[in-house]
Amino acid sequence: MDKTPTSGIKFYITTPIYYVNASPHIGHAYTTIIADAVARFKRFKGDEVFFLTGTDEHGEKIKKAALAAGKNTQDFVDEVSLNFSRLWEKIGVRYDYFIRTTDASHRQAVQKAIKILADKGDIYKSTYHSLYCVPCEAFWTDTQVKDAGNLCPDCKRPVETIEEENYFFKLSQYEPWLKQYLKDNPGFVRPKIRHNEVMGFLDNNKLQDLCISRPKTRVGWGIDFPLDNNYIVYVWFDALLNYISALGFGGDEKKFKKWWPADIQFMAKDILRHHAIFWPIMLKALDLPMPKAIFAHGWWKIGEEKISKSKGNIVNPLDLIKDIGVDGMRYFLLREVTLGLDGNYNWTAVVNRVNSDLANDLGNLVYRTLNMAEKYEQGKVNPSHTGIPGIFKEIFESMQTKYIALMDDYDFSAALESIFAFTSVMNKYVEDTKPWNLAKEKKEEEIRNFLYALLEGIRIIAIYLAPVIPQTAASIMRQLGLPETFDFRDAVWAKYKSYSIKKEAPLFPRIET
RNA sequence: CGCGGGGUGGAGCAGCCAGGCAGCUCGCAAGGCUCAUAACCUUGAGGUCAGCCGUUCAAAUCGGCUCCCCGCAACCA
Repeated sequence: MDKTPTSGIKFYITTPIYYVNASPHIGHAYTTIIADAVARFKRFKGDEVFFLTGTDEHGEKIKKAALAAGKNTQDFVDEVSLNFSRLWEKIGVRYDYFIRTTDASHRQAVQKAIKILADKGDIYKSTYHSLYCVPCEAFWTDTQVKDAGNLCPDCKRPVETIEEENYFFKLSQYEPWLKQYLKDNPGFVRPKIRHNEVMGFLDNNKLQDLCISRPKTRVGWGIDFPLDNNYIVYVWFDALLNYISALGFGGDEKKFKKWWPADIQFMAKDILRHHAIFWPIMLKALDLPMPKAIFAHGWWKIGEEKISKSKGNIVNPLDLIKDIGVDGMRYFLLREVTLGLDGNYNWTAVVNRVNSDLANDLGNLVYRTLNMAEKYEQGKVNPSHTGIPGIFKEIFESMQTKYIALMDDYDFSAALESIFAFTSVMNKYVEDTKPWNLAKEKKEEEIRNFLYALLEGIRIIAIYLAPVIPQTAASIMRQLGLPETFDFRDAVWAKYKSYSIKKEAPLFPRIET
């Protein structure tokens, strides 16, 4: 499927690494599918793409989750990490590298980064005071505890103040730089509302230095802190560095230089601050260039509520694909909501979207066209005229220009809408042309030209749909009797002058409820 | 005045940054067609764009105030 790159452009794209204390849900799938669709889109343009995803495997919570599962910690993280990578295989996610924070190369990169910062004088030791819930092994802020009635917000038991020696990273020192950088680069944090949010936060708060160590006596699962054997590295500090350790930072400098900085880093809005504040400052302190952009997308709410393990309103992607298929899920997630905003997930919306767009508009168009090609022309379509029909012209051209621009801007929903506007015109073309009458009148040539125009239109939308629904695109190509290998250079009218089709079952059966 | 998001036909949303015919999907009503997955095509009904005030030739869009809903409030990932 891979072609020789033609654009000469390199594109590095990341998802966050997912925390392995539980199995993946629809939110994880969402972020990863977004990144996969962008990666595929860029590959079809001819860019050389490096798409990174992976798992975040350190911290006391992981150790506890392993204990609860009655497993050795390493076995447990191996298992859960596999749940993620297997899910990605299953839903058509084609990443280039899967990083695990328990990898030796990652550990070395993190330790190297800390040494660099320490040598610069950006790390110091100090005493850390905080409210701590012993049963939960969790820290809480004053406000959190106060809002919970002076109890642990989680378990509602009394908290105690603890005091311990720790290592701190001089985050505060870089605050003026970060403010200026964000001001000068308003497109760095996307979408714009998130940029505004970060700016507002920085205007209203003073950054405190970040505590980046944890004593081994309390947290026993993490990367050894290179400056002091009694500590491990705080898990967020460890985790963020995956974006560069995966490229060989601190090891394979050639590979690292080739790919860094990232072109786009996706994440959900709940981890915006880590990526918009900690991460740029860490890079700045390491003298590394900033990613070109970070993009915080919204949440899927189930009904009106946030997805939450304690509420038990988790949607398992594996269950969903059983009902609507891999491409049904990918399409729904990317089409239903404008990227960046929150979405409401409910079964009615899923069925509606899949039935009306994929089964009725697209699937039925393909099926009826192939059926007519078989019925009227025995599957062989040799037209006398390969020009684009007048009724197609305007919408076809508008689709081509809009689609590329919208996809480049990560507006999947509008990009898909522009494709479906064309399928709608093709359905109308069938009604207008009335091939069943032409058949009765034995106007063979007109039928062939009519069928050719539809097949050519279908071929081109399959190419454009491929980043989002790759299996469907491949199936369409197969049914058109064409190779399943293609890129955007093939999306020109009349590339093929005739068709010999191989009809299969409808692409998307209607979901009956 | 802690910060941010949202309130647009029955449902879910886009449009707002860069003011200029209120748009999309579903649903509903009527009609058409028969190649097709009860699909597809056409037409129609349905909105004081949360409210008030202001700027403007012109406001869903800009500014101010009010009400309601939802998140966040950083060493818990």
